[in-house]
Amino acid sequence: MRYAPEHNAATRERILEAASRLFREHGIAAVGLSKIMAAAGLTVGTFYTHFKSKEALLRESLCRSLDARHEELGQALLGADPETLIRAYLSPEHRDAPGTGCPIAALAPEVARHPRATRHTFSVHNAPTLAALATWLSSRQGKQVSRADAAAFLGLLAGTLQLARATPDRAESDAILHAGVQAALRLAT
Amino acid sequence: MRYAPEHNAATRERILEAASRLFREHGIAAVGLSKIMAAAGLTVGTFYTHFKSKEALLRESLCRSLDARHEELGQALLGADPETLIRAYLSPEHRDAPGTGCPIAALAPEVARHPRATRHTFSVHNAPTLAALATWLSSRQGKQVSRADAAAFLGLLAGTLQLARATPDRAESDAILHAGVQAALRLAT
DNA sequence: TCCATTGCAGTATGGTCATACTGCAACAAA
DNA sequence: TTTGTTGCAGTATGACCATACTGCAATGGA
Repeated sequence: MRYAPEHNAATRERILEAASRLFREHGIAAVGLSKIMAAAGLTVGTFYTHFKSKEALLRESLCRSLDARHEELGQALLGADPETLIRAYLSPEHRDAPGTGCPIAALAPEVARHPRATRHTFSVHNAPTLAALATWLSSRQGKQVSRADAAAFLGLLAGTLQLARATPDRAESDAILHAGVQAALRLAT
Repeated sequence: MRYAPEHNAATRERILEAASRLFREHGIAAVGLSKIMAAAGLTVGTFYTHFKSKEALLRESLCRSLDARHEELGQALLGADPETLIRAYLSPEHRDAPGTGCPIAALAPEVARHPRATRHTFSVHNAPTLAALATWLSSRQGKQVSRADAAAFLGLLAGTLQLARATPDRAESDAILHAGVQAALRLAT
């Protein structure tokens, strides 16, 4: 090995960083490898020394963004008021920053159309979030809450955020976010 | 006018039919005009005698599928048990047939990235569904329910369906659908 | 029957796509 | 300082993209 191992790893990291942002911003099919590599400060030619294919990049990119969001969520659930989490998820800031936001709200329908291996990666790396959410809901409701119930709760958050993003009128979009918060709080108790 | 007006309209209809199905099945960016025209039994060359652009086709296609779904929903809400509607929406059949299913669950995040005019069309043609849903929720809850509240309810349905579609394990996916039904019923009362 | 109209096919264009291959140059070990 | 490894750039490929233009042939009114 002639290059320091960090060089390779750092470049890989840059590509993943750019990809996970661009995928969430513009969609998976709408972003080409050239745009991703350019955003990482490289050219297309270099791509295949780091990843096997675009699909492999997508899988690793999903791991990254799902794990990162789980990290944030874990801290918010253990720390202060978890209601803050709901309000942060359904906030205008999150709505207006899909590139750094929830990968489910940005990519779920598109991931659903990808090969089984990709969906499996998605499912596995979303499971910890569902588990943490289920634990939190259980303690709040005083009864056992399954991972599937947590998925429905997450579905409410993601679906409402999507509708708010698709609504062009800002006031109406804000109202949808607010209504989503109320619905989530009702569902959580 | 030399051709019967039905000829033109019928061809247009065939294109719209094919487009609204293919968009929902594979996503907007993933489907090209050639595939749509081939599915309509025509060639690409004919496209621009019927539509100004792919974006215009998308807008009309959204009108079609949103209006069609509103029609179905209206009948279900007025007719028998509206709970049937929730169960039908979150059913394995709907999950496995995105091409003829809810356009929101299939396309919401992608529509959110399209030009304002497209989002406006989406919003306008989704409004009747929200209004009908709000009326139904109001009568069920005995208090005034806003259109934004209805949007949150629809967000729960769509988001949960998306998660079920993205989950590769069938048993887990079925469980998510079932949990979604429970959550929707709780939210509706 | 003839003709003006027009839906449609065929084809062209310039661009971008994912993927692949070929050298160069930067680098760490010797 | 030499050397062999390897990350990276440049470029090629064939396919597909949205859009546009050019004729032909089917058509219904005259």
